[in-house]
Amino acid sequence: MAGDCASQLVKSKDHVTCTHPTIDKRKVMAKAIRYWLMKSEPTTYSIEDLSKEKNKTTFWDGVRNYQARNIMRDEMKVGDKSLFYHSNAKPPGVVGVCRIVKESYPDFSAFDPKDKHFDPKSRQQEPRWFMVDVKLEKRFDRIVSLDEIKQVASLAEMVLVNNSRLSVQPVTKAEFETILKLAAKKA
DNA sequence: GCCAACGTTGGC
DNA sequence: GCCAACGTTGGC
Repeated sequence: MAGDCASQLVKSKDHVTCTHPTIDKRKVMAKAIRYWLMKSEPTTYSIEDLSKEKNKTTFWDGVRNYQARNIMRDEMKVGDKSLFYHSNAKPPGVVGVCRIVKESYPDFSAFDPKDKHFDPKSRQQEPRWFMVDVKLEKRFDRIVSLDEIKQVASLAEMVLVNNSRLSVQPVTKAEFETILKLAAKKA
């Protein structure tokens, strides 16, 4: 029946109305997407690397911080968008946007003794670390540098600016859109 | 390469 | 549960 309904969905900005005769008038509120920022050192894994992946998609492995893990494990949903940030780069900054395409599952790199991010405390039956899959959606024409971000008053509350160490962090919709606008500006 | 800020570990 | 020692992150 869901399929039936799907063919008759009426979409508006904030909700989806199903016009199926037996369950009409029922509004299914569309879950609002959320925004994030994920860091990667380009010498380890860059946006260039992501652009070359099959389907421009990869798994975000190697996160070994509980706060960052909790975000990936509990909060990131398919459809959410994330800024791709190059840390330890010259200059550090946001270089593009990706989308969450798979929700959390165990980070198997923790199970591999040969892996740099091996963690003997993470067991197959009781995984400690989780990851999501991301797909590259947009590569900026220019880098929106940390320096530039710090100069924008409306971005002063970004986690990036205030807790610079967290490698997976929330971003407000307004912050996200501001960064996109900066990226679209002529250099 | 330095180092400040933060997170983790483990003895007590 | 405290906290000193140590390890990591990441800008500079």
